Amino acid sequence: MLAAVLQVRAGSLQVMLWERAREPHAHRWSLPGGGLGDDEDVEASIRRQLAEKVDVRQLSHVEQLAVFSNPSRVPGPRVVATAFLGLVPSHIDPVVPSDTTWHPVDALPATAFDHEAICRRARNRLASKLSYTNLGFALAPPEFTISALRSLYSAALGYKVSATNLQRVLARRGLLEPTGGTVQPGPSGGRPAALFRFVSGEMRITDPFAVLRPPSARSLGS
Amino acid sequence: MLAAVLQVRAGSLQVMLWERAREPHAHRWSLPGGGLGDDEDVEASIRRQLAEKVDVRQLSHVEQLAVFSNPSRVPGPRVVATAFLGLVPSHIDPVVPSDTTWHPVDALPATAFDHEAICRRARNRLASKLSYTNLGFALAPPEFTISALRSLYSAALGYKVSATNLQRVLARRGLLEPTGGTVQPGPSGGRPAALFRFVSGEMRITDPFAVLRPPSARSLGS
DNA sequence: CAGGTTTTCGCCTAACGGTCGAAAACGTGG
DNA sequence: CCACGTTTTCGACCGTTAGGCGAAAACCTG
Repeated sequence: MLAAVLQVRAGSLQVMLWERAREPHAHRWSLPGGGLGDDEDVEASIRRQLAEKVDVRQLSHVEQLAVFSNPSRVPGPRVVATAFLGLVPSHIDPVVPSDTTWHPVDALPATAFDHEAICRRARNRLASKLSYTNLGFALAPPEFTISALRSLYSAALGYKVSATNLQRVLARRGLLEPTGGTVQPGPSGGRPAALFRFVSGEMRITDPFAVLRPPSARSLGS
Repeated sequence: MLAAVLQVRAGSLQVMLWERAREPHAHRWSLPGGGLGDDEDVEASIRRQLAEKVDVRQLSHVEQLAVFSNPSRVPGPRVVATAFLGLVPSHIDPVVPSDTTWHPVDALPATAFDHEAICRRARNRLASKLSYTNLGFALAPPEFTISALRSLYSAALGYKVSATNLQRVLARRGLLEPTGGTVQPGPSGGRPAALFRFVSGEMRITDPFAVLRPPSARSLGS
């Protein structure tokens, strides 16, 4: 029962880690987690574990990642870990304990056990799902400009995306909705940016894919 | 530790189930599986469990599916199950024990516990991955005609796919390779079909997707 | 009001999938 | 041996989508 909680902070994708005070692996950084209770399923359990670190109501998305079960992944008796991916929208800054801070997933400190591999897996899963689902809503604030969304996607994916194309792709899938509002331009001027929101907070796969689609499932656009 | 082993048999996607002899859920059909040993990881374990039912060397693909952990998923003390998806190519007919037979995933008999949900999940995972990976190699024999491949995909996906389109999509991705051989036409005549193979037996994601692709990652075709 | 900045929008192009139909290559029956 | 049916193969066309570019819009400052 482990979770890699990711958030885009200061322009980079970061993961929440806490510093171990005791052996084994003292002073190394590890993912939050804990044991499974008798009357809860794994998702309820990981939410309970995470509650010790953050306000779980701030988690915009939680999903299973994979089971890590190498017998030597931790010293001593074997521990099977069910790893989760958690996401926090970029507009909130959760209050975390003093032993816990955020670290860029592409520049991790010395991590405990196999937690670096789990972080990598979480990052890869997020990057994949950003491309073929509307998971972006879990990284973004309720309202945002296209530029801000572009920054989020770029940070999470690790490469620049075009604002023009991002807007069109999301809009064509019916995921984006203008709120009507705009934001004031910065001190250097520029046209005021329009505000958008994701149409529904619910996780949705964007119509599997163009590939080998069932014959009649076409033109489902609004 | 459970596995839904799927194979296309007689034109439909089927799953390997064994009939429980004892309570609980006697005479209901369940997925093969068993407990995790102390010195093995979950994948080694599921392969060991499956070895009691089939020759594991006939498994062309094994991957983690999800963890099922509802406290009431089985009567008595709670059991956390790590579910796997296994695939067997269509050209082999594994020898299975007398209590074990294949059942179409779309017409399952009375199943034990939550195994029906696990079968559904396995079917969905397979259908998804057929569209954006080369997982087809795990369902197909070493050599095959386009018609045969079309039948496999249609059975696994649950709808007809076009032979022309299937061939072009796979070829454009560099996954398909002609062997040079042909098969004799049937008693009703027809042009002899050319034989193909998948270029590499290794699992490969077909170049994420058109969506939000990194700028320079284009035109990677052979 | 000129010049710089940022966003927005339309246009063009390339690539891909869906579909259709013609052509190829075989068998059978007259 | 030739007409016909059958099955596979291949090319062509079309609509959709993503990538890229640049002009226009809308704001700022000096």
